[in-house]
Amino acid sequence: MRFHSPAIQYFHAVRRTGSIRAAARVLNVASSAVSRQILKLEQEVGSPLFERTARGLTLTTVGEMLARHVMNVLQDLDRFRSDVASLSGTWHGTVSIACIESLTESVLPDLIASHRGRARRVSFTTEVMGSSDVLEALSRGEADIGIAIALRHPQDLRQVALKRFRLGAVVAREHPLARRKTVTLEQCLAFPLINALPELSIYHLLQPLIAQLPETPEPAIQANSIDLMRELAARGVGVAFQTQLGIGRLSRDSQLVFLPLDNAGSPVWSDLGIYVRAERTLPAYTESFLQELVRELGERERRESAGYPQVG
Amino acid sequence: MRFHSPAIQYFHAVRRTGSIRAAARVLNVASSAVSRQILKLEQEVGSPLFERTARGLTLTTVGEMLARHVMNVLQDLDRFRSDVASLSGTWHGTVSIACIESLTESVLPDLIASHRGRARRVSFTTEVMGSSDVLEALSRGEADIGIAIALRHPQDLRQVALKRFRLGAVVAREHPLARRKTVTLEQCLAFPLINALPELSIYHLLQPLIAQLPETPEPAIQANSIDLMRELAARGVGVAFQTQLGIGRLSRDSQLVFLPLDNAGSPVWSDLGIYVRAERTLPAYTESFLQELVRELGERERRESAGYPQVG
DNA sequence: CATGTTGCTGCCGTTTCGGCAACAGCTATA
DNA sequence: TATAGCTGTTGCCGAAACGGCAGCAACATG
Repeated sequence: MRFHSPAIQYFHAVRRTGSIRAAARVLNVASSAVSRQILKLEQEVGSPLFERTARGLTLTTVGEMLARHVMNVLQDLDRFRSDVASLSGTWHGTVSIACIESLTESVLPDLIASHRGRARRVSFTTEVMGSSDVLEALSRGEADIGIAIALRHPQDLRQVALKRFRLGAVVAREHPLARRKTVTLEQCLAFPLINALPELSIYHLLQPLIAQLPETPEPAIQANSIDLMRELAARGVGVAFQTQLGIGRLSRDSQLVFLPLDNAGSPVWSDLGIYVRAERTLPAYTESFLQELVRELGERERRESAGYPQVG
Repeated sequence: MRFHSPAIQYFHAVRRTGSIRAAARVLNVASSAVSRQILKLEQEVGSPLFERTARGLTLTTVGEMLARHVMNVLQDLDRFRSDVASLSGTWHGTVSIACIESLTESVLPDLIASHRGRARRVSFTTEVMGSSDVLEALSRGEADIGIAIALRHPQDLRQVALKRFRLGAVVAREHPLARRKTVTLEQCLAFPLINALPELSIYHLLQPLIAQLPETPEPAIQANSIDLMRELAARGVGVAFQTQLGIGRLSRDSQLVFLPLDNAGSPVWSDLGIYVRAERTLPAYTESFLQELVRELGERERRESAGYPQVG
């Protein structure tokens, strides 16, 4: 099913690999063939699509416009294929997810496992990265669904849903703070802090609160891994900060306690956004998973707010 | 700038014309070439795209799916072209509008004239039809922007805006009713009625009110032309019914008087919807006109509600 | 300076495309 | 019932496009 001109596909491969020869390797054709198709394209558009540097090709402004068009075409072709396939009963394809780390502990594995229980022909590709990288991967067409801290997102993305979760302190069961219902940042200062590095969004959520303190606390540990911070907290090393999403299993085993942060009487929110390319209709199997994802996160948001009623 | 495989374009032409030979005439190629491309497409998809009848081709279910994809591709190609063109300063293209008759008297001519005053390289194609035909034309990709009475619209269309206008009686300046501020349907019954035929949406707006009357009035004149009904009213033949949108000029000349209908204390609304294909990003010049259209209709809605405060 | 990389370009065989003419199937008209 | 007109399809053949191979110059890296 390849009814689009080779130029389209070659262009797409060159854009992704950043080099004609690399694209040729991926496409299993001679590099000369790729080169010629690109030159032909540029002649038809009437303007160069790439800037040639010594070690590869970079998109020009016009090239980026064409890239957008080509991405729309190829993604819609995917959807068409899935539509035809679902007509004959077969539901198969790959859902590609880009998300931040906090989803990997419980939300995503639960969802994927249950989804694959029902639709075994649907496979998954998930890649963990920072929030801004999630948006970029989505824009570049490298993922179908993105989950990230809700930043201001570019126009070519659509925010499917926005769920808020309370940021809280995470401590071991035996920790002195563990018996509280909520906790303030000041109360945490009496203990060693396990802080996020600036590359994690948690850092930017806590930073304004820390700046308000009379003196800047010195963290015992700084890390860029939610996983690591959680495990450190479980071992009683100190107080870590994250949302309840990231500590599902250890919380069930009662090794960890989650204490919602109370900032001068009001909660500290971490907004989680679910994103999708705006100029796109998703294949049926992707749309189906997306719906479940939104529902599940909504469910967790609801459960959390029921368990910890708002302070302010 | 034709970097899509000929099969795509041939398929599109065949779908529109409903015949291979007719498509070949439009495309200026031999019919055999078109036939072969269609056969090749069907082989690649693995399923027939058309049903062959004695006098042409009709889309199958799979064919309709492909038609949707092809439409998305070609419309997005248009947008890409306009993006490239606008980069080099030139703004040109054609905005295709499908709308109901009530817009032709004042809204559309005013807007198009003013828009062309600023952007002379943008041309327009407007076609007047019934509300449901507007939606169909849009779905088939035969128009960019659709304006129709707001029915329940299919999923492949997006309602950009919804503006409500009061339905009212239209009478000549010398008419006995002309000095009133509002009017009820019963008050109109004393005079000859100029009614819309069922093919006009006004008919369906008035029908429920007429059904509530103790006895069904017999209209003096029935017509399917807003224009004709308005001109008849201007000549004092009777009472016509429409929104204020359709009587702009004659109202300015004070030949016609618009009396909002008062149905048991509440207004009778005519909802006007502005529609666009959902799976589509409009070219810049089209989007620009669309914005002006929405703004203008919003302005008229505002002016009207200021001039005739709600009754109920 | 040598080596490896980049994109580009003749040359040439293969594939695809498109035009012409003829064919079979159906419909409407005389 | 015969005929004329329409439909889509197919064999044949020339033209255009595509792709592979080998070699080129330009640049980066060691």
